Amino acid sequence: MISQTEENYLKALYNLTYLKGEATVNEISKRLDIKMPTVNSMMKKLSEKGFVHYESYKPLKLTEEGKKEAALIIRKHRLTEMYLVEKMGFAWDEVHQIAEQIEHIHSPEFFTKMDQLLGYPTVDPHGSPIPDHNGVMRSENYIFLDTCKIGNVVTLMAVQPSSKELLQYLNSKNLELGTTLTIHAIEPFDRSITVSYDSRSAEVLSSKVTATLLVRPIS
Amino acid sequence: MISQTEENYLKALYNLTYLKGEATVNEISKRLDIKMPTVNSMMKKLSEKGFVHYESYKPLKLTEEGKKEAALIIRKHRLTEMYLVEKMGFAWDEVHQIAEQIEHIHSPEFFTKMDQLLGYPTVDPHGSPIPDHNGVMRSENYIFLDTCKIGNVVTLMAVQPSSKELLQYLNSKNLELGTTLTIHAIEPFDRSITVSYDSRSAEVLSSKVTATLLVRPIS
DNA sequence: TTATTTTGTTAGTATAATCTAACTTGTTAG
DNA sequence: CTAACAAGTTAGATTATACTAACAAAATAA
Ligand SMILES: [Mn+2]
Ligand SMILES: [Mn+2]
Ligand SMILES: [Mn+2]
Ligand SMILES: [Mn+2]
Repeated sequence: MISQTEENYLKALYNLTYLKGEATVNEISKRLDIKMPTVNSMMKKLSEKGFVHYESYKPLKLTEEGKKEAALIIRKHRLTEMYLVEKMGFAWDEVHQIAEQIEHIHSPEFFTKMDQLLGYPTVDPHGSPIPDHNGVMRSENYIFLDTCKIGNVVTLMAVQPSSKELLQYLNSKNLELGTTLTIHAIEPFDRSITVSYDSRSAEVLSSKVTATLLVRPIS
Repeated sequence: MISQTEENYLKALYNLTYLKGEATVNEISKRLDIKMPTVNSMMKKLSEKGFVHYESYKPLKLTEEGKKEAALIIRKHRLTEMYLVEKMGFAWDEVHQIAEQIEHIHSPEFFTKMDQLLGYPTVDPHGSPIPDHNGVMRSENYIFLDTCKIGNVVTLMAVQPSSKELLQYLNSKNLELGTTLTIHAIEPFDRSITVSYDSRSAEVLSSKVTATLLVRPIS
């Protein structure tokens, strides 16, 4: 049996290692706001259980089993977020904390039912992919908005990371997934960009924002 | 803050005290399958927190605060069961274990939304009343089927207690809430009764079953 | 009413998950 | 290349929740 606490560590490690393939005790410590010695002993325990490759003073990695386990928790998290938005009428900035709890519910039937009712969605309300029931996560080749050039026309596909504050900021700008943006200017000093979309002709987005927006270039 | 574990003790105590007003360490121990010394120390802790009246060797009672706290957990449990049946398509015998977990989710918005979507229901799928948001539970004056007389015509209003096995037995007999039953015979030897309902003319129900069925006499 | 059984309590132990303090190892800035 | 700093580890303490063994009180039977 795997505890709620252990599940949260696995998920943190999965997310931290998603790009680089490894993570450190210190990073998990900061992510979960738990002191390093606690993280250290938990990593040893998860290593005992076969979910983590642990060697003293070396970076941490998930085993294949650990990856699958973590992906299945993330699956439950993202299915829940999608269900809350699509079926219960929550806004995309209201669902993360609830999903953070419901992801730990032990009931395959419950999540299977959600999946069915949603019509087997592949992304969550923030555009992140939902792993399949084997823990396999499809990766799309979207690019961050801050890597685009003047004149590019792009569609907003995902927000990552999607903090509540960022999502509320996007709400205030009427920027949602699927919106098509045209890039008119890039300020060299602070890398802020000027875009147009819908009926908005000249919105300025800071690099703090553009570094979180994943887009797909059109043509 | 009140832990998931503490919530389960409060709920057990509430249900055990519902009729008699008090319960014993031994009863809680059996109900939760937790040894008596553990229950004993938890009762002292809950007493410290103001939820339980504890005195050595005396029966246990909930304080007013404890009653309200417990009723609000039961509210979450029953709202969840109703939601699972009405909005997600689960059967009445599939929802208890899931609700047992979801009742511990901390999110007023989540349960408020459920309540809204359900249209503010007053009973759960097994006919038990759903406490209001102040923890007040309306009590209906239904009677158990095993107290009825020959010739009585009654409507099935609730099943209590509603074990999975019992619910499945009722499914197999096509007996559901709202069904109207006519009592034709009562066997003095084992108190089993013969009833008719819908197109079934002579179904025999044992006293084990009739002792769990709450009915409202017609006329 | 005494003896037996059941119930309740105390004491001591165990495991999970957290912390702080102190020490070790690794990394980085002069 | 060393000195300082950052990161990782070990040791020991703490809290929550459980257990068993032993004892005390209450209820029940003889
Ligand atoms: Mn989320
Ligand atoms: Mn979580
Ligand atoms: Mn239930
Ligand atoms: Mn529960």
